[in-house]
Amino acid sequence: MSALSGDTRLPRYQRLAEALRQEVVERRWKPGDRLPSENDIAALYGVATGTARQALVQLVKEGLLKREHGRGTFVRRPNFDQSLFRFFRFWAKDGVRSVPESRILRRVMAAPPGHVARSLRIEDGGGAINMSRLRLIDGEPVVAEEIWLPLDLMEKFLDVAEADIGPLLYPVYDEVCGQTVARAEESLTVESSAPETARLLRLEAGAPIIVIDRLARGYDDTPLEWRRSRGAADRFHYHTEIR
Amino acid sequence: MSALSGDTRLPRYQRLAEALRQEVVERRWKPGDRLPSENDIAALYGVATGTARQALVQLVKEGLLKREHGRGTFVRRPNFDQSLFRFFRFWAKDGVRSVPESRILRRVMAAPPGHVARSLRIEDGGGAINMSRLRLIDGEPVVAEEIWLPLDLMEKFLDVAEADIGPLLYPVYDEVCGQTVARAEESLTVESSAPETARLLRLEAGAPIIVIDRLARGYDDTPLEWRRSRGAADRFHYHTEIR
DNA sequence: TAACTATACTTCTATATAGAACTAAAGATG
DNA sequence: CATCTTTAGTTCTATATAGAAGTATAGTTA
Repeated sequence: MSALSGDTRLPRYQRLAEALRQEVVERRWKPGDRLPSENDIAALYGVATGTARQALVQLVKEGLLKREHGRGTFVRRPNFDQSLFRFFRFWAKDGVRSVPESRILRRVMAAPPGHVARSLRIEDGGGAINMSRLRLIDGEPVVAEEIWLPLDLMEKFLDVAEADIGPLLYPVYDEVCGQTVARAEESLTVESSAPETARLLRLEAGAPIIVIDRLARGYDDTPLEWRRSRGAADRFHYHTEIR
Repeated sequence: MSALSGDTRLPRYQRLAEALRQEVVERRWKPGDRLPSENDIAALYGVATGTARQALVQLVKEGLLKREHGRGTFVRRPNFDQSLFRFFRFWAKDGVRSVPESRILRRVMAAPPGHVARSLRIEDGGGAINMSRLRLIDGEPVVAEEIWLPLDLMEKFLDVAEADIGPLLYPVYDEVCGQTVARAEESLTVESSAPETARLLRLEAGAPIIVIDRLARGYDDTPLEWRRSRGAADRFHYHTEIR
């Protein structure tokens, strides 16, 4: 019977939603876990079943939870590390969209440039981890990535053996550092490739490239990763529905 | 007491939602109109108020309706003609994002090319309206558009005086042709500008440009407009949130 | 063993009811 | 006339209850 706190005069189902959100943020409920049933939650927090239901439905809409008829309610396992590739018409020769391989070129501690420090909310003098990756499909380089992580939250990432880092980084952040990437903002522009990038991607210098800046955040909006990806513009393709 | 039809064994609230959707599709309820209250709808269709509510909420989620506390439920007035410009960092010199002016260069009946005919579901030998527009901000050309409309649905558009066509086309389609654009799919790529496009946009020939193909559809998915827009890539900027 | 059955869980659908919160307009008051 | 009050409409919140429908497992039967 944990009474609902946050006692502003918000509707009860919203305060309940906030309480449940906190359970996930503070990792008492982890991705993949099953929550108590809606009846149990209602009893636990002292509200009617319908009210508990309304809170749960809202959190599903936010993408935090997932419900399955007859099975239960689960903490959603975020999964959009590879979603970068929705911007590109890259797929393997057999036509299947697979996760591309990746080759880590550099992984060091470093002082972040100003705009990265601001995005990641790193204090003056605070450290960061800097990484450079090349992603390949069928051995062909398609995207070059520059990645920055806040040192205080992600320090343990430096201890992971390179062999243990697969093409997907977010599961590693989750397991090693206890930080779950829940959402991200992305920003796309077109530029001319600098000589170094052109060499990495095997393009002519000055060829147009798509630059994607991404800021990944945790459940409570803490910035967890800043990433800049570059790929050949002639392979760029984005499809969306608007209403 | 219009009984719910579509008698598959779908849940009642979904069949009700479908019935209400039809009211909008068949223009008995027009954009801006207020619907009967949730109690009245429940009585009309012979369901409980909560069930009517559930149907209405779903249609709000789909973007078809809009509800206002204490005022009523309304058919949403779609409004994304200018949304093209979310892809570009174009705004007037005063910093305000305004709707750009537009200059119609051509408006004629013509036979559509194959891929357009397929997109618009135009039968062999079926006609189309072809239009070419240039859009400007502060007198500067920023986007060139090539537009195709299916003749059978949009014939009356040819009769509209050019002076009566503002920068926004969709309200004209709605008022003159009785066709409401409810949603659209867009597809973005990067290309090198052809000489003619470069001249229109005052770029060097071969400069990279963003090409946006859009297919606009009505409430019942009927294709209403095919549009290809071209703008300078160095002004391109797209921002999105993913989860 | 293999296939069916019963059972105990879960979420989902549907109903009914009561009052709060908000909006708009008609009516009363100064 | 201007301002406040009442009133009738709307959606929104919250509760309670009953049963349908889906899932997983333990138990039974052939």
